[in-house]
Amino acid sequence: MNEDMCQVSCQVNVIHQKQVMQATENMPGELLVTEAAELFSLLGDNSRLRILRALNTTELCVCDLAAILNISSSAVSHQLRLMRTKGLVRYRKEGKIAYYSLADSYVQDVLSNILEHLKND
Amino acid sequence: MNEDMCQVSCQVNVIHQKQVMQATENMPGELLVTEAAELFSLLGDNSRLRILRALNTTELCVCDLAAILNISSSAVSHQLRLMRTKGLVRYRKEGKIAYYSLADSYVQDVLSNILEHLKND
DNA sequence: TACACATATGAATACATATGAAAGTGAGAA
DNA sequence: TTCTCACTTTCATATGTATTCATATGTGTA
Repeated sequence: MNEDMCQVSCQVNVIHQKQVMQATENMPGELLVTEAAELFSLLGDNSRLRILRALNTTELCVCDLAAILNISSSAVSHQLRLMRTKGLVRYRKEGKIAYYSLADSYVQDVLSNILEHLKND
Repeated sequence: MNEDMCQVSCQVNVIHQKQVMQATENMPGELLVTEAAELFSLLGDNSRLRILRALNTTELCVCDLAAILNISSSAVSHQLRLMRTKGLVRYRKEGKIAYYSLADSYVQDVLSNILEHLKND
């Protein structure tokens, strides 16, 4: 049995006091973790991922994306709005057509990296 | 009006035929995208992200993680199971204690990278 | 004007999922 | 054996969310 066992407020026994303290100290700030989780969460959806991939090489309008993903343009619009508000994509309006493009190459880099990694399994 | 407008099966008008064809061809395989989305989805949760972060430097048992995250050990166990089945963490049993550790340094690298990127905003 | 079309939006629905409570399992201690 | 503890698992629940449908907005065309 470990020497440094103790009891904390949340009623769980901490068995490895030292490691717990260290891990707690090294934990990124709450805000940072939340931001990261939100970003990953955005990427963690099939439709959004395919939208981002489609926008990799060129800007596209909503109905183009709908055709590529084979889903309704309403669904595409909803997802684009989400990604727009989170700063992943941006758009310009030309007449009635909205051209969407990637706002940030960083996300695309991460995406390419992961896809490549998954391919080599 | 664009020359290459046409109508496809899903009843949406494709305005930019050439770009749509190209994007469709360049789209990663359905399976690959799904895998990537699943991985991102796993990372897209505050608790799981903090668990992975805590495991960055050392292995930890369930109650340690519960203390660090300040949530019930049941919740921790639930999330660990998810990540176990998806190959993100693994564990060894020593008596009654289950020691969890990272299965793959790659995920941690991605995570570190993103956290660093978000920090510099 | 009136109409078609691209897109956006709001509400509703259906499905996924994070968590907690409680019971169960298995290991070690008494 | 009996008890405690670390953990797992089942079940219930609450919250979130992806999509669809219906509607609205605005632009260009006839």
